[in-house]
Amino acid sequence: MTKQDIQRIIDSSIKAIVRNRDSFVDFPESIEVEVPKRREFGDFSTNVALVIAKKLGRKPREVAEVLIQNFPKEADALFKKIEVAGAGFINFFLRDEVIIEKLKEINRLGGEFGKSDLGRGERVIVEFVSANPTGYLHIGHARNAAFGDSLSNILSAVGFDVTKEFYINDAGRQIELLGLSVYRRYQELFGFEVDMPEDGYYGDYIRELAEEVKEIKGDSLLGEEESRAVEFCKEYAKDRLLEEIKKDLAAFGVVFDSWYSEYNELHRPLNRFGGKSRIEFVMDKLRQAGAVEEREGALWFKASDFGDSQDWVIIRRDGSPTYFLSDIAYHYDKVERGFKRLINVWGADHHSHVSRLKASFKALGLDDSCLQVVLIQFVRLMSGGEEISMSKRAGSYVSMREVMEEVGRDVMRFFLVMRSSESHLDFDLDLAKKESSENPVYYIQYAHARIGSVFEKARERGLFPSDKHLNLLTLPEEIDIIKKLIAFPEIVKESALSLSPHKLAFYLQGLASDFHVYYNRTRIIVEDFALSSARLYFINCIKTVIKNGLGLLGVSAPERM
RNA sequence: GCGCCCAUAGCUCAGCUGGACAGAGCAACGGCCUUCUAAGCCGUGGGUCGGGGGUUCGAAUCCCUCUGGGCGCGCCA
Repeated sequence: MTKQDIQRIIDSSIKAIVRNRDSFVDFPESIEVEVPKRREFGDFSTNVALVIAKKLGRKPREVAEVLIQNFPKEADALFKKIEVAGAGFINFFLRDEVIIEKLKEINRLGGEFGKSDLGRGERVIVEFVSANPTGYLHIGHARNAAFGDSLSNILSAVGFDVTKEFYINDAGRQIELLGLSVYRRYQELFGFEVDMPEDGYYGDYIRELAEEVKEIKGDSLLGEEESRAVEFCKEYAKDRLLEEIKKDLAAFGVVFDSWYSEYNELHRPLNRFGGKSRIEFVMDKLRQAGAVEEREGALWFKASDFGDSQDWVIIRRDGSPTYFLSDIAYHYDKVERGFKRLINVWGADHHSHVSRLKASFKALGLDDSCLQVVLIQFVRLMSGGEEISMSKRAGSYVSMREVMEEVGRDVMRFFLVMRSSESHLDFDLDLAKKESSENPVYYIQYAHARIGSVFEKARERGLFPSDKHLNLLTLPEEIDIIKKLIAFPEIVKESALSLSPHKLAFYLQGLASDFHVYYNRTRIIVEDFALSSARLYFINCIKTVIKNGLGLLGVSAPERM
């Protein structure tokens, strides 16, 4: 019996009643049923009476009374009480037996509990991280990774067919600058005085890469034509950095289904386009659509014709395509590959790219509503109440790897998804390092481990969980917690639909808290054999939900701490 | 100047597809370990939901405006 089931019953009953008496009333398509915040308002609540009272010309409370009096008899099996409250809300109170019965379902489903078929197998591509292979990942990338991966898990759990993809910007100016920066440092190693490129990369890792190039090539690059030498440095540095990026992500528990190379997929000539590259192919389509225009020697996409605030250059005066054109081609390809929903996880600094990319969808005759962009706000690393400042270009930043080594993967992943993506996030290093209740991750994991430990004790005494005497679970806390457990699939769905993993994080904190309170107040293992078995069965369900929930966030659920 | 995001308890943040006295964690203060892990629990104090208008039976939630922050407005990505 999920919220939907309840909703259906309430919905159809109320509609039947209203249709009988006032068939002329223009009735809302669906009755809103919600779970009230406050316990005394019941397990479910609806505001129908308030909504239709005006149309009927009667007072909301009167309408509510009539509805209740005419509620079908079969509802008796489900509800112990249905009442009018407040301005005219109708509150429904479930029977305890109905609630307790649900434990069996949780137990039966185990690791599957929480899953649903909401997505009906629809193909979704979640593109995230997509960091340029021009440096190491930092805490911002880590937030993007934690978010994208958790969201992907959640979408899979609710029945979407999810592909996780990393788009590699391995073409273009930034990569060129990377190659040049490494080459200059390489020259430096041989005692040459060099000018670093103005927009180049200055981190220590550039020097390290130059050292590696020296080990491989000796001084032979010095004799080469510069463009060839830079080309070598570029390829080498890019591949090495990508390797490091993959290593960091793997250590973070993030595994991509697909690594999409801008160069290979978009810039290289492909047979299926008659020897044209995908970029050229899409370029032609834009031209055919009359969406481009030559101005000042460059080629512009007329985004302002398609809802954006301005036009954008897609082919520079020197004939090279901009990043934006690659992006158009890339997203066109996503649609061509058959994805029905495109979710992009971007840094908030890219927000202006949303409207121009949507404009390109329109120009290409695609439905832009399939594209959802989540903008992730910035992370501030805090230590001792001070912000640790970072600059990627200058190379002065704390890497994702360093933070992970310091606080561990579980803490880092949880911290990075426990806030709404649109909120700036202060990552408190001091708190993250604490192994105590102040740290929400340990708090939740501890609840799980505690249950594991109770089971160990129970086994020693020959006690095992059983569903034979669940009717002995009569404490109000027990009923309340079971209700919360039942709501878990609903929470997962909400997190999926609103693209908000943090909702799951909050839910788990609440559940862990409820358990700790219960644990402190109630002994699981008691003299009464039957009661013990019922309570063991009950807390095992809590354990299942915590484990499933943490799993979706990429956080482990240890048996022992 | 234009566009987007944000503003809720001392701090960090939920709540914002409108609903029934505004929540959590941390910090502060006072308690609880011979009994299943005290990485825990109990209690206390703490808020003009940035200001002002509007829509509504009802606004932290929607609209307008002002103020204060962040980001963007490249032939960089």
